[in-house]
Amino acid sequence: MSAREKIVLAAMELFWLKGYNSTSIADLLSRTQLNSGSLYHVFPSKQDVLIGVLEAYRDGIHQQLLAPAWAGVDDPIAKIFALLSHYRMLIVETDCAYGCPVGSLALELHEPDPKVRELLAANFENWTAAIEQCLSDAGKRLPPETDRRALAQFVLTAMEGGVMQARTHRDVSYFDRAVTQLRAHFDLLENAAKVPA
Amino acid sequence: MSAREKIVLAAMELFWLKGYNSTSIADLLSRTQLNSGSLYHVFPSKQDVLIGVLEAYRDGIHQQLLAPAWAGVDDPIAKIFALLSHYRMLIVETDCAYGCPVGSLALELHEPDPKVRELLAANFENWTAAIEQCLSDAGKRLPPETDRRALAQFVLTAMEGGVMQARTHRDVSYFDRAVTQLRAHFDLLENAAKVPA
DNA sequence: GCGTGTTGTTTGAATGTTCAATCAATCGCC
DNA sequence: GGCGATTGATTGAACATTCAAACAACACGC
Repeated sequence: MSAREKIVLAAMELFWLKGYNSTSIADLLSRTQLNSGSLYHVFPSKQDVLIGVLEAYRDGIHQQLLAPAWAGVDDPIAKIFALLSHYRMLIVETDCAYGCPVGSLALELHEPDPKVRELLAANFENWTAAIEQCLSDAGKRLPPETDRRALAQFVLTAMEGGVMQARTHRDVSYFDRAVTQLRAHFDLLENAAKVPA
Repeated sequence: MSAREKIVLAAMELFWLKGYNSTSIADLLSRTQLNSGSLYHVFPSKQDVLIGVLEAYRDGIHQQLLAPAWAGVDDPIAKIFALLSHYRMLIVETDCAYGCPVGSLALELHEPDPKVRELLAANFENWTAAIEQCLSDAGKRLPPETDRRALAQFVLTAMEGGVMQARTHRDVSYFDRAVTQLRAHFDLLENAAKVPA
């Protein structure tokens, strides 16, 4: 494994655990067993490590996130809730300390470099694009006038908001209630599609 | 104005603008024109400043947030969307750099002191309690089986998720779409209440 | 009115630590 | 022998926090 890969892997974990600002270069060095010079040979600055991490998330969304979450799930709407239930698993596994790695960074970085902000946005964009594809695949099960892009973004909204509250209260039921509400919304939409006005 | 008030006021603004970790004691001192000894006389540590800020948000939610947002609005469901439109104003006023002060802190602080986490949770609790009251006041306009607590939390979810995306994309339309989706959900609920199954 | 003690507040330089980043020297491979 | 990669001690700035000293306001006895 290259030094670059080592650093990105370690940084993914540490930024997620402690946040960007609270992760020191020294943390990365001790985790990777590298020396500072090696790190700075690969990444000119700490921010470039962050960029590497965000690129890795962006490029790995299908393999690292969606594929595991969607294993054995075919139904497009079921896929949406399978993804949410994948996040639920992450929340439970971390004793409700889970934070979405992208969402947390998006709120922690208050004056992000344009490049960083673009990558945060690209990550959100990829996520919602995947959901939007599911909604397209759902075809006529949703009312024809449904704004599928807006609805996909709403799924992300519910996930991020649910994760934030579950984490703050250290109680997964806050996430569950967000999913239940979203489910109710989808049920109402599917019903409306069956019985057109 | 007491030193304590000065510090809390300055910290509210700086934590909101730059985040907790990126706000230094020196920042607070230069903003308040105090000396470090005075600050540490009032607050034993930086974290105690944070606690003071969170208490101020908790105690000021009605006067500082809800009263302005709800001026001239009586209808309980309209109040919910008036509050969201108040946030929209904040987003626009800050050129889409707005972050919910509580939500941002909730995601920035990765291993918060129990006291801090309790206060973050209390802030969310107060916010949703206010929405839940609106939902109760809406009475039979919502289906009788509606879980009003869960729905109130969902409103917070939509707000936080919408703010996060609007900020990340620097585009208020992401917030607008979240609100539109929530509105659609409420419309479906109100319709379902009119024509019971 | 006047000294004296008391209590709470303010001053700001100093402390020790942590941090991101540097760089001259060295290594190891082709 | 040349060149990219690696070493790790070092730098200087930024950081939260401390503290002895100074100050202000008031109370008390005389």
